[in-house]
Amino acid sequence: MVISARVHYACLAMLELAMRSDEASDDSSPVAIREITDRHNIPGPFLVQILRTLRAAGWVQSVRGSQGGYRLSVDPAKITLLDIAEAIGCQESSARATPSTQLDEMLGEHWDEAAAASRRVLGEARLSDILERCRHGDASMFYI
Amino acid sequence: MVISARVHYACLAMLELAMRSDEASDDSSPVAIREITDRHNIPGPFLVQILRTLRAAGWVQSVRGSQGGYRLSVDPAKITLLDIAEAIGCQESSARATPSTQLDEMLGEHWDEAAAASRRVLGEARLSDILERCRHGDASMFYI
DNA sequence: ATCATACTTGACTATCTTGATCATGTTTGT
DNA sequence: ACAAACATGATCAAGATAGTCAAGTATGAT
Repeated sequence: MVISARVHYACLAMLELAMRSDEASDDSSPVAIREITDRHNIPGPFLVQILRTLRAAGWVQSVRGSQGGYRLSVDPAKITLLDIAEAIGCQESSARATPSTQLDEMLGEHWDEAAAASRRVLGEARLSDILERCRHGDASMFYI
Repeated sequence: MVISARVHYACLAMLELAMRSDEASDDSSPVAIREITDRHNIPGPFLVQILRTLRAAGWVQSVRGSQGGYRLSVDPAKITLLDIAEAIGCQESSARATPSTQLDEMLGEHWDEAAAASRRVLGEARLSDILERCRHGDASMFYI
C-alpha cells in the first residue's frame, strides 16, 4: 500500500466535499475544483484527473456548466481511506510471481501480512470520523 | 514500506546465509554469490549490488579471493525482516512536506499509522523464526 | 443569443525509481 | 602464474509518478 501524492490529494478532496455537504444541508451547491485547489494547494489540472477517477468509482458526482462543481455521492460514514486509496488504483506492494522455493513462499506471506496490517488501519478510518475529530480540533489520535 | 524485488532478494540471501552458517558450524566456509543466485533465481550482478549494501549495513562479511564468498556476521535471532528492509533503503511511504492544513495533518497521521502497522509486522519476523518454520515445513502461518 | 464559468477528455512531458547489466579492477588460494 | 571470487563505478531500459496543455462541451446569468 503506497500512499502517493495522488491518493493524498484524493482524500483531501473527498474530505473537503464531505465538509461542504455537511455544512450546507441543501444539496444544491456543488463545490468547484478551484475552491478545493485553492484551499489545499493542489495543482489544478492534477486534481481534475483525480476527480475523474473518483467519479468513475462512484464516490462523487459532477455538475457541469456554470455554478457547477463536484458533490459527494455517498455517506461519509460509509467510506474509508482504504476505499479511496483503492479507487485511485494504489498499487499493491507485492505483485510477485509464483514462489519458486519454500523460503520464497514464506517471505511472500510476510509481505502480504504486512500489507494487510496497513490496509486494516486505513480500512478503519472513516471520512466522518476524521471530520469529526477535525472539528473538535484533536491534535493527534495515535499515542506512541 | 514498499517491498521491492531488491528487499525480497536481500532477505532471501540473508536467509540462505543463515541456513548455511547453521548447518556447517565451522566458520571457515563462506558462501559464493553464485550459489545463492543459482538456488534462488536472482540475477547475478544485481545480487552483488545488494550484498554490497548489506555489508555496509554490517549484516554480512565478505571474504575475497578464491574460495571466498559471504558470511552472516550477526545472530539470525537478532535480525528481522524490518532490519533488512531498512538497510536496503526501502523508501518510507510518506515523505510529505509540513502539513498546511489541519485535514492535511490528520491524513498524514493516518498514513504514518498505516506504515507503522506494517513495520510492526516485519519487525517481529526474525530470520531464525522463519528458518525454523521452514525446516518444519509449515505451510502458512497466518490464518485468515 | 451570448458570454463567462466550469467540467470533459485525451494526449503529452519531465523526472525518479527500480531492476538489471557490463567492464574493469583487486584479492587470494593452489 | 592462474583461476576463482569479490569490488567498484558507470550505464541503461522500462515503468510509475507528478504534473501540464489544449480543445471541447454543458449550463446559468444577463
